[in-house]
Amino acid sequence: MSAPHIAILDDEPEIRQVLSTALREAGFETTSYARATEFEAALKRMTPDVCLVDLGLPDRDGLALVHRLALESGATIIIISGRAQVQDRVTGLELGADDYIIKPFDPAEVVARIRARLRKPAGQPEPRASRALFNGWTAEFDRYLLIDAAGNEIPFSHAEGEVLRLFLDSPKRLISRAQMLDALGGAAGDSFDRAMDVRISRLRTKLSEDPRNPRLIKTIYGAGYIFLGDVVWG
Amino acid sequence: MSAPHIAILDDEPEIRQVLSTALREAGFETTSYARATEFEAALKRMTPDVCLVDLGLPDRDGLALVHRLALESGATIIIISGRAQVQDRVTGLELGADDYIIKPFDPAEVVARIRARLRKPAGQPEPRASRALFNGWTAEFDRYLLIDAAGNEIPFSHAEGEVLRLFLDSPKRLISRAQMLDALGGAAGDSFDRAMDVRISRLRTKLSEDPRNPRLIKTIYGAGYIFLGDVVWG
DNA sequence: CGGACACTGTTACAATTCGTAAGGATTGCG
DNA sequence: CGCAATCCTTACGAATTGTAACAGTGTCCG
Repeated sequence: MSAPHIAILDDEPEIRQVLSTALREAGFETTSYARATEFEAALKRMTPDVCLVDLGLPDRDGLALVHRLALESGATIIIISGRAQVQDRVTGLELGADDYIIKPFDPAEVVARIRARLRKPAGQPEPRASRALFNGWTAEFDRYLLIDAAGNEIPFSHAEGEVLRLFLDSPKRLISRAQMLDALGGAAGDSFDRAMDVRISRLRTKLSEDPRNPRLIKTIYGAGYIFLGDVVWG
Repeated sequence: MSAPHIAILDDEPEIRQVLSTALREAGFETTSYARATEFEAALKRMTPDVCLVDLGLPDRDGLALVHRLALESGATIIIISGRAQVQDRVTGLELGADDYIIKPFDPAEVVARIRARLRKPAGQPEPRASRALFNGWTAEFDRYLLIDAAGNEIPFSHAEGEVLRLFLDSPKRLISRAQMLDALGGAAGDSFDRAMDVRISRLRTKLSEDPRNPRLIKTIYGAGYIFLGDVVWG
């Protein structure tokens, strides 16, 4: 098995022609079909790596075909369609298509998208452990816990964790208020500014900061905050 | 089912806002960055499952960043760009991007494309193992039994098993409430929300969790649940 | 057929979290 | 010093979540 095999399913001869030529030039093997029935018969004999399917087929509902393909075969499925509405694209993708290309298309892009698809198999997310050490403290983001030098466990909430994470990501660097606001998904408005203050306040309390003389989270008047502390991730 | 982590890199606050909101509603975790430098600092400690990258960044060449990302991280990379020329798209994809979305975009399509990307590789549902070990416990799904470190057998019901399985399938990942309702076939918003709580509550009791300080099933207020514990299937 | 029993959803109320408002404290500047 | 802008903190209420108690359903066995 050398060259990946691309199956083309489209009722317009011209399109089959264009795609087939471009793909062969790019080094793929191709076979094309004008009708779903033909295509399905062929599937019994071979399994293509990628199926390019036109939704506007005369002899069958394209979406249903895509759905069945997605369930039954392991092939990559790319829809090519004249229907350009967002809703069409979303349903196509949700029914199992891996990509959705709109007509009129450029063969070069089709090639590029197929290459991108074949390059990397879909990745399964790995569980990531994350903990940081700084100045006698340990922050365990998995467990939402702060652990002090004596080993006491102090829980922190999700909102507090977002702030803490931001600080630990860029220690000893000025973090502007604006930066903070969008890291926390909040719109820069009036009242959300105060919410930030409160989050920081609560975090300071948990870090047993002296309000008069904060050692870790320092306020830069009119500019933002800076997190002092030597952070080691591990 | 887990809560994949999506990193957003875009210099326009509005776009970060829109994407972040849409993705969180879809059950993903998100973090956003306005500058490449911020983003790169964050990458030192975490690996997102998907990176949404705007090419028009002020502080760095977006394409170079994409290329480096593609080489160094296993993450899925999706370019979001105002440059709509075919040539731009082809270059982006060839430099290692997995998808290329043109501005203006519809958030629903972005969600659909990310979902399509993260979908499991092979078509068939994996033959599930029927037993899992975690933190001194054994869960036997065939026999609907939990076995503790001392060997005591504690039966669990089908509904409890569904929840437990969900947790054991993605340990140390945030599982949003929406995902859970989805997996358990319940409509959100209604009183089924409470039913889920009850299932989890009962499961916690069987795992002899301290309500004040749960070690295994942790609640993230406003976000979902996370199962801590080192899971081995076998 | 009837009753004990387990399972599960529902309801009601307690506990937690988090944004908002309000007032006090701090900083910068003249 | 006085004043305005900025920031901190406390308190409160709305929303979210936990859990106990109850009710409906189905199953098993005599």
